[in-house]
Amino acid sequence: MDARKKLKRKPKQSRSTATVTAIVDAAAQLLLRTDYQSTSTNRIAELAGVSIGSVYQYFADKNEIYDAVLDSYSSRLVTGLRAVTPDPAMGLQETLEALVFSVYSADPDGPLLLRRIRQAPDAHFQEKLQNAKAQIAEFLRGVLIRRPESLDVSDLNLSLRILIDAVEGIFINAPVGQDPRVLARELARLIARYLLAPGPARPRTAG
Amino acid sequence: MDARKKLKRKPKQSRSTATVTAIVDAAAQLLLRTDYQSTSTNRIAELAGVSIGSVYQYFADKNEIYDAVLDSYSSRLVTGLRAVTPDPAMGLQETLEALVFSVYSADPDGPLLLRRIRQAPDAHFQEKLQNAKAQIAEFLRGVLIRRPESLDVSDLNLSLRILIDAVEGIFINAPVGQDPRVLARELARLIARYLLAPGPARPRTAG
Amino acid sequence: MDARKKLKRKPKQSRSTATVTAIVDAAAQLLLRTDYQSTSTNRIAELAGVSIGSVYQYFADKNEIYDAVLDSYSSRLVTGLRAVTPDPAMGLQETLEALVFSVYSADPDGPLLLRRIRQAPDAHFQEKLQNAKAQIAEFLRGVLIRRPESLDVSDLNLSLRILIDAVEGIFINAPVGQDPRVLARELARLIARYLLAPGPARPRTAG
Amino acid sequence: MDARKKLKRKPKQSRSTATVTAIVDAAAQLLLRTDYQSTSTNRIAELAGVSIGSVYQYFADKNEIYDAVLDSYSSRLVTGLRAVTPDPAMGLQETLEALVFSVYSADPDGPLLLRRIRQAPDAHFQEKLQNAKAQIAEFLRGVLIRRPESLDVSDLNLSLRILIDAVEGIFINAPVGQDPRVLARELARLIARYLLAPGPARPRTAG
DNA sequence: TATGAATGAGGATTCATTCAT
DNA sequence: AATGAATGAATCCTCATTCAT
Repeated sequence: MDARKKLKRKPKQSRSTATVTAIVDAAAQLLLRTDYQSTSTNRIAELAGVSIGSVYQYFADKNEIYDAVLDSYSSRLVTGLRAVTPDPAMGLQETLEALVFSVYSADPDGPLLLRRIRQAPDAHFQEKLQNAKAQIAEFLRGVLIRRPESLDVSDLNLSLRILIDAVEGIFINAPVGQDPRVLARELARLIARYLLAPGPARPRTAG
Repeated sequence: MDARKKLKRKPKQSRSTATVTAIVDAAAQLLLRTDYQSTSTNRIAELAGVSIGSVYQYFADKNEIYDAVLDSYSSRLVTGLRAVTPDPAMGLQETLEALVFSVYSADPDGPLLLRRIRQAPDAHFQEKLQNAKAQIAEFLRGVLIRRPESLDVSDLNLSLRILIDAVEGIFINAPVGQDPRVLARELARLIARYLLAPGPARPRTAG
Repeated sequence: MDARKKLKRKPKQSRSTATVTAIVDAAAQLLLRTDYQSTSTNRIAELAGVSIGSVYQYFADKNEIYDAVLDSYSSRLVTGLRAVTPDPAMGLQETLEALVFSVYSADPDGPLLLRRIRQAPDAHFQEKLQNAKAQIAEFLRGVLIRRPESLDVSDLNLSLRILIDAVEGIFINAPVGQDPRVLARELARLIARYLLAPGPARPRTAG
Repeated sequence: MDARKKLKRKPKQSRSTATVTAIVDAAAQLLLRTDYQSTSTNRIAELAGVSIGSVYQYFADKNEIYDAVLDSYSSRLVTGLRAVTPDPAMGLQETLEALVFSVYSADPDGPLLLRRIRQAPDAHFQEKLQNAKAQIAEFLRGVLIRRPESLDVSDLNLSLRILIDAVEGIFINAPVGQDPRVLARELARLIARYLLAPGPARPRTAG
């Protein structure tokens, strides 16, 4: 966003270095183990087995590290979603259940990671997060559009946002011991019922 | 429930009650204006027009200030909810809509405040937040139990938690300009559909 | 020492108030229980069951409280010493043993109290302490002068100071569980041997 | 024994060894010039010509700095003691005199330094000091065991402790102008007489 | 490119002391 | 005389960031 930031980040393309990966992983680890507040750049460097100087060779500032953590998680998540083979025989709720469950499978620590990342200073971060969620919304839209069921929504964009935010809230607050399957079922139900017209013509039961 | 609950030194003169209020308000103000990270105790004192020493006369540490902010908000919120006169003629969705809308009315900044409070270090805070939500869950349970509609849920506790978390997620992420009425309608729909058995005998239209 | 100090201390004579005693006792208590550093004027006031304002009604500043604590201890100590009836039949070592033991009896916590008082800022305090020790030195001189034994010292003042300092060092470092009687015996021996000419004409054994 | 022992981050470049030394020296200087209470970490950093951040790179907290100061002094002191060539022709008192004097030579400010270090909070410090004294006790035991004179003590450990504490007390309270030679002589006499059997066969004059 | 020593502004908190009531 | 709310300088310590090697 600032001209100087771009300057600093010389090896933009070489982001795939082992060093970079080590740093991002270390940041995620520390976030999970402690707190945003306790996760200092020096500690990240230490856990990554890299000097603090090297961290600043690849990241303009601390926020960029968390950007990368978020990017990393959200791409894993989207990949997970895309990997779900959409069985046409399945009902909407079953499909959604499979999708939600895939998010857990992609990274069981995801919800906690997300909660911790939200502790970061709002300023530049909120936007980043919204982008990530927009991606997921797009994916979900694609899934829904391909479904035979007719949706009972007046504004799909609004509904998608509502749903994504709702799911995020539920994920973030899910108790650690919670059975992912139960959660996936409830979430799928929440989503399916919100989207489908209730009433006689229920798509699920043919008669 | 009351902001004066767990104070280090209970204010015995009215002068000091004003001080406590000023501190809690200032903390909330700063949280809304900036960030958790930017909200230092010294800045809180400054905005409250009080010396930093006074802050620590009434609050054992920084966290306790935010506890009070949360307590203050959550009691305003619960009071708002309780003030909604439950018109028996209303359907469930309309009732829920009124309730959700009252939360906005209680404090339009509430959602943002909540988002910022969540930036606080997890350690002792997560529990506090869960308690506040448990209170709301109890209130909601009371409302539902009194309704004529039969609920289609296997585990009401689970459902309540799911719903509260969902609503929190939606609130926290609501864009600033968003029309509260639209939001309230969608939320009410989300909740009502999740809870009620979909099917021919829809409770809304007595057929 | 400062003109303003004297001014502040209006009720110089009323130092015998119950309030004053309570404050001094509380200070000593806290010193024993914790540290000089942890013993704040506010905590003293609290333990004394008195308002902080009252503390400053009787004491110009924190140091004066400790002065009073030291005065109180040292007068108890000297009183204890004076109370020892000097049995003329006793040898020097036995007499010294009784004296040293009386110091313990006067206040078993004395040594610890002294160690803690020594943590106070040097500036104005060192002098106070030297005065207290000079008093004890004078007392000891009186005892020695009345003894039949001839002392083998070149400079009695120097020797007295050496001894008092030595005893202080031993007291201050005495482990908590230490048997006072053993300590008294060793100290008496240390003092007696230091003062008396060693050699054939030992006063203790007549033949 | 070495000041670099328990450091937070071991200095790997010579630059940083200098930093550590500067910090420890500055701390000792300030302790001597003022007080424990006036010796803040920021002032130490300033006098050391180093940033406060650097102080905390090498020392986990304020206490560790004083640990290092004490270590540094006590190792200088023990080195000084060991350097005293034990002339077999000397009597016990002369030997002790030489030893005591060497302590002064090792660092004439030692006694004052010790007094100031004792102002530190008790908690973790008392132990440290006892360890240092135990070391000196061991050294003294070694010296005594090699002497021809037979000692008149029932419990050598107790006697050693008594003596070390006595000497500490005397050192700590020695007036600044005091002639070290006089002091050394008196101390040697105190120790020698306490340890040796008084009686006809005085070791000093062979007769 | 990598290192890690150094920086110093800023943060949370304490505490002796004052003064209006 | 007593109270206790209020003060604010000062303290210890952290951490993102820089830069000489």
